[in-house]
Amino acid sequence: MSSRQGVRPGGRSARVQASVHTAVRELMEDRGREALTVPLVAQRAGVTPSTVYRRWGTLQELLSDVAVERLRPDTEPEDHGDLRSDLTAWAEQFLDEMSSASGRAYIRDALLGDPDGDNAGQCSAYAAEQINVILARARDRGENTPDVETAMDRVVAPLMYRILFRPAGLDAAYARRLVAGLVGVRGTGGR
Amino acid sequence: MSSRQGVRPGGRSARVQASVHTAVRELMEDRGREALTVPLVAQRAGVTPSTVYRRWGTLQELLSDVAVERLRPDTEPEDHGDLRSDLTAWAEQFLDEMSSASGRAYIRDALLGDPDGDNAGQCSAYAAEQINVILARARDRGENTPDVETAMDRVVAPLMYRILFRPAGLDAAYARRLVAGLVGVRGTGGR
DNA sequence: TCCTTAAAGCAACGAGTTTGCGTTAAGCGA
DNA sequence: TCGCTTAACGCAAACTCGTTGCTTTAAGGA
Repeated sequence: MSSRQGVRPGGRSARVQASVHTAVRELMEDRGREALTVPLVAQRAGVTPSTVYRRWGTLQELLSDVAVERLRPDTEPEDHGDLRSDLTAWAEQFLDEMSSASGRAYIRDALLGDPDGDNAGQCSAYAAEQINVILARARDRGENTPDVETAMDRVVAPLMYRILFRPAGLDAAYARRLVAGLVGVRGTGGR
Repeated sequence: MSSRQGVRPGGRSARVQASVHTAVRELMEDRGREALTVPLVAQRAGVTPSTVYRRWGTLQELLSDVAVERLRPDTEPEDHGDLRSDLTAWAEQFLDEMSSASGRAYIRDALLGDPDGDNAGQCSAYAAEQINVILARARDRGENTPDVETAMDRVVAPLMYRILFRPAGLDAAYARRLVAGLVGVRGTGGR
């Protein structure tokens, strides 16, 4: 298990979890990602290092946890009246958030301290959920929609691939082109 | 600069670089990825830890270097007579190599110790090169081919995305479906 | 209220990392 | 070929980080 939920929801444990998480976020802003160490985080959180080590194991797993928390979308995708507009707006925002320096750092952290892939899967699930909302809304309108897997393959995957492997030269126009290539094409079955 | 070339190509430096790289590969097989430490690698390579620290900085940057080296394709894509067969064979092999436990570890290492993204970009360039060879061959045959960027978006990106974020349930049939969705469709402009 | 037991604190030990300084050997020009 | 310059390596000490056994605290339940 990578995601540290269910550790005695109320009380001291919860307080420690919260203060450690905020300590990580504050220190990342103050001193930058590279300067983070477990003892430093623990000190800021008012906790002993051993507590952090016992609950998270390594700094990377802790960062992975924090990253997933920050990558969770906090709002539903906006409704612009039709599938293409909705997807375009979502893709542009997704690209914007994820391709920023901090966004890329969070993605990498999420991928990193994650031996079993749970946290990475969670990130993907977040995107799939958002896409699903958009597609369901389009179906309700009577629009012809591709399935989620196809949308993931044709929009999310290319965006994420380029963010991770070729960050140079990404822009909103590329996101729009991906969406344009998807809508108006029937779902190919995904996988 | 992440890739440590050009450090005095011949002589002691080159010997150290080579022995450290092979030490990493040997130890990864012997004791596994997790057991690696800089002092351990240095000892096996017959070198002092400080040498490794000074040249690579951290274990992750060293691993990233080794990973990129291992991810470089060592052969040209096979020629099966037509674009679709070539792409299918390549995609299946790519998926096979990359989705293995060690393949995923290499990809993650390459992404990881790589602040400026040079190593990740190199990985992507390898794939693009291979695809390019296949497409050029198809054009020489007179086949109608998509452009490289489109192929990256439609085949490589989905494969890599799922390898990294949703490793469960990937198989050769999925790779074939991606290729099938690409060929027979004109290049949409890539980006 | 008392009991049980996770979870946190403390402290000491071991391992990994960093750094200054001396030494070696490429690379290069005379 | 020789000698000079300088990057790279080796050595060793100091320091920080990570680990672990034991003690103490406090949540949750009887």
